[in-house]
Amino acid sequence: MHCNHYRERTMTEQQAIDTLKAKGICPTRPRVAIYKYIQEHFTHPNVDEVFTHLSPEVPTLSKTTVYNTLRMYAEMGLCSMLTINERQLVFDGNAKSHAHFMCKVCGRVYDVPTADKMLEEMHIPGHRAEEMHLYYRGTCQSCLLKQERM
Amino acid sequence: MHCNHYRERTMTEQQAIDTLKAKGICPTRPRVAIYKYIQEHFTHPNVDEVFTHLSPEVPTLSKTTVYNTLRMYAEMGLCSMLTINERQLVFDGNAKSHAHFMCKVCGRVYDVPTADKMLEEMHIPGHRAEEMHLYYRGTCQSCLLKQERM
DNA sequence: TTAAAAAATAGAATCAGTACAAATTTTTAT
DNA sequence: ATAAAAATTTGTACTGATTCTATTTTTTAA
Repeated sequence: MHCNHYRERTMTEQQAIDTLKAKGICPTRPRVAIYKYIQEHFTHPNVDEVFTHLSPEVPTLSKTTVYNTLRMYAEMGLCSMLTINERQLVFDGNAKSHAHFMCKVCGRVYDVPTADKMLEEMHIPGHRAEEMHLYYRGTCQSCLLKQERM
Repeated sequence: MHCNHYRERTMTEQQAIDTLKAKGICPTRPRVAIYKYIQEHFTHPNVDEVFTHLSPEVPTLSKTTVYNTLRMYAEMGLCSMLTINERQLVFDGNAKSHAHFMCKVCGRVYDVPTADKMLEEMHIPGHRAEEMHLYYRGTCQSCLLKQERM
């Protein structure tokens, strides 16, 4: 029951292409690179981070494309788009609803495992709920330890 | 078990002043008006709405003051600040953690009663959680009905 | 191969939110 | 009550994330 520590997972180019195709998305170079990136990095990157990391590899990449592509992925269920940070959107390659923790000190966003039960309690009489987001904000372990040392 | 329908609650000027004083906040004219407004209107207003509604009554009011004051209230536990709308912050006079539903069609934000049990599950080993936010997004009852009619 | 459609790009525009310094109001101490 | 100090408010300018628009490139289909 502990939170993610920026583990990484590798994904081959072919796997990325196959997933996009299966969703009916034309696997262009920027799209494959962006999908691969968010699947391999669990740091909950914002658009700028994705853009900066991929620029060397896809030199013609534009930030607009990163915005458009990530938004499309979120709408199609290939990733999730979080509004946990009040200043900017961040993305998570894991599209399954799960809780997040944002540290107000360092700004990092962590995954928090959630009882599945909670996710199923999504029925709200009258309305039709399509997404659920559970966010915590506070001070992360790493920042708590730093504070203690001072 | 239904959601809020923009019910209103009245609060006297004196009640607002007393609450602010109890928190050690100097009850100036803008502050009292802003506090009273968010306690009386359960529409989850953004800064612009608060500003626009209070301008006639407090003609010298500035938007900066609304921003600063609402942020201070949120930090001091006198209201909550929600990032449920990806475009702007909205505020809720009810500072107690409870779930919210945002309609993607009309943009309205509704309160959703939550099992208290869920709110107590706030312990995340290692980290120190200070806030919890549970958001749903989808289509609200009113917009569903409109769609059916078409 | 070529025309049409789809995707990507660059740069401008937008707009919520913040920083800051000046002006005003409130509080404090005499 | 009054002057000085502190706190608050204000307006303007600024920042920076996101979106818009027009153009270029790539892909698709005939």
